[in-house]
Amino acid sequence: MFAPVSHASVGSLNEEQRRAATHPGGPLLILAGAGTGKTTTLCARVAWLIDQGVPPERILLLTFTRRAAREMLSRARALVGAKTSSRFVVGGTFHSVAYRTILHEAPLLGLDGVSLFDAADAADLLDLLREENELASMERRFPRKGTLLDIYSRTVNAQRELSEVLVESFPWCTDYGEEIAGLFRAYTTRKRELNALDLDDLLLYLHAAVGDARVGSRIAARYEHVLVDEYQDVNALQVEIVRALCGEHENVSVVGDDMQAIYGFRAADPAHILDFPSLYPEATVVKLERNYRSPQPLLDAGNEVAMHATRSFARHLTAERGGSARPDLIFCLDEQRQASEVCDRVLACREQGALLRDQAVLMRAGHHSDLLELELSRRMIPFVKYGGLRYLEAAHVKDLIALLRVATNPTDELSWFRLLQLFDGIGPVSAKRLCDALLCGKPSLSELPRRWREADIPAAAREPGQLLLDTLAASASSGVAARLEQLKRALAPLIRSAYPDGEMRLVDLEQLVGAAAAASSLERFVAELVLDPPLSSAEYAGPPGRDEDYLVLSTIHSAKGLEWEHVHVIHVSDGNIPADMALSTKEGLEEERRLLYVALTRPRRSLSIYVPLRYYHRPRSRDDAHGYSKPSRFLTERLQALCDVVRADGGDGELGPDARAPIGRIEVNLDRLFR
DNA sequence: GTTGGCTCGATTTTT
DNA sequence: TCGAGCCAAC
Repeated sequence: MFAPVSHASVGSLNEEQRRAATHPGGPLLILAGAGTGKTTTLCARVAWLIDQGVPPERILLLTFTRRAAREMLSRARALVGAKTSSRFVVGGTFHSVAYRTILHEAPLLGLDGVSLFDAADAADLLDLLREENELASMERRFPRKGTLLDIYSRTVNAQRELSEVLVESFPWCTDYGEEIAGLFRAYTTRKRELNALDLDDLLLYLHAAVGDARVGSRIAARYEHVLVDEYQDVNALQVEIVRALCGEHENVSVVGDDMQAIYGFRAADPAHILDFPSLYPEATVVKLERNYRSPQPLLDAGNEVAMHATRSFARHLTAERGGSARPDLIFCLDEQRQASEVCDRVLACREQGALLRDQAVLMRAGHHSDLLELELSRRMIPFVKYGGLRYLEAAHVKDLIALLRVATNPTDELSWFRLLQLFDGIGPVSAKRLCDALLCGKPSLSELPRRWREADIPAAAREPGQLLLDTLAASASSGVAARLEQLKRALAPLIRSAYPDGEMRLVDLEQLVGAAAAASSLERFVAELVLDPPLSSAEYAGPPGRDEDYLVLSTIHSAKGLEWEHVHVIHVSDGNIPADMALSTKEGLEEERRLLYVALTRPRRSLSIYVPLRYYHRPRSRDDAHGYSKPSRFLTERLQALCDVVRADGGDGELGPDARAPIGRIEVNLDRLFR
């Protein structure tokens, strides 16, 4: 009955895993602790289902983060790929699957020529409306665009009343409830006028589609089985989407660990995983507690953190792997010392045979690695950083994307507003005026050159603008690659004159243009870019060579579900983890605790926890420029007792009078001579 | 209206 | 430390 491939996969599972993987059908909840073979089990289940005769394309595999999606799909592909060559399991993040479905159903949803907004675009539009509605200059400070987007997103994803969300999560904004509500109404209206969808809209439209009496059942009928990873991080909208997708057959398998719920700020709620059995009364529950990742001494540290959680399933992970190395707890004099200590220890691991990419440095916030990145570059240790999206935020990249957007969606006013300001003599006011003149009545691309000729344009912008519009219109019939070549040529002079380092920026764009030229359509390319942004332009330079070795830097959020041989967790001090900003609520503190738990349960062999004792620029501190920090409150005495304590604080370890003495500004460092 | 210079202030996590 | 927003000069 079983094909050899799945013999190999199912056969190597433990009893609980096998029970989950070979669950015949109907709702299944897999409560999987960290490192208990969650992904393995889910992939084995996919293989098993295919063996049972389920066509791969009728299996839907949903994950939460892009990295998890990539990991899961590549593992599943490796497991079953050989026999299903071209057809494969449908899968990806909720958002990417939503986008594909929406595109498929676009006519029914009344969508045509969609622009997909990333978070920055959405914030910019909110900012624009904030100006228009004259909310920017209120007596008391009105929330800024980023905050507004957070509020909006949370309200939509939790499917709750704005007023409730404000009171609960943004109490300092409650005074402006009315204004914010009005602003959000304007925001949704404007998005519709612009033919734009933001990331939350993807879920909203999918939700609406699957809930629709006519389309819903047709979409749901595409899939026989729905599998969801990281179910502890779903929000109300996603719960309903999953429910609608498998309403008929209830062939839904979800995996999760409530102790690893870390997306509360996106309206995820671990209550959903706890409620799964009541939402699906027929549900089978399987618990995985045998940890195959870390040796017991490392697991003990994680268990100690988990023990203090106020609300979670009782769990105790036991190690299947041998090993007696305890975690190292490293007290560092300051951030600089922490950075050099990390480098030293990373290189030491490497001496002992570990590749750099078998090691990861994990942190609470993206900027926590700033100093470390400098030190790594100085010592010429290559690294890749996950968790930041700087590239798409670069002005020239946004310019190019705006151009690609108007090429496929000529009425995207926001993109025009941006592009027009690249011309000499056109600022915000003229740009707004020209947008109105050019776009009124939703003209097609081919009508725009004429409107430009008839409009009142600042002299310096007339010629170059004509050229750009002519190119846009004329290239519409060309293939993607040819069109891009023309658009790029038209954009180049604008970039050159708009930025002092324009030439460099143009070089930087080459890679992106090249990648776009290979895409099936510009619209599709921009959407992919928003859903799965590259870390840098270098990512397009070619597939990273197999022999390339680099250290991984990652936020804890982006590290979830992944593992490395050696893990270094930095900035484990109060204020960083738990983050100051999270402390206003009890749930906030609990989520920080789970975050540390996630970090501590990543390593396969060794775990190093770093605590800087002193900070030179403490954010938000009014007093002096530097201060002493306290080790994270999660580093309980019992936890410390489970670790080997290392002092890298330049003294005997105590913060005695010497350590408190001011540190001289003059530093003599000869390292650079000995590289 | 546009642009460049300057000061002030705020600072998480992801799709 | 860096970016956003304000103000003054072209």
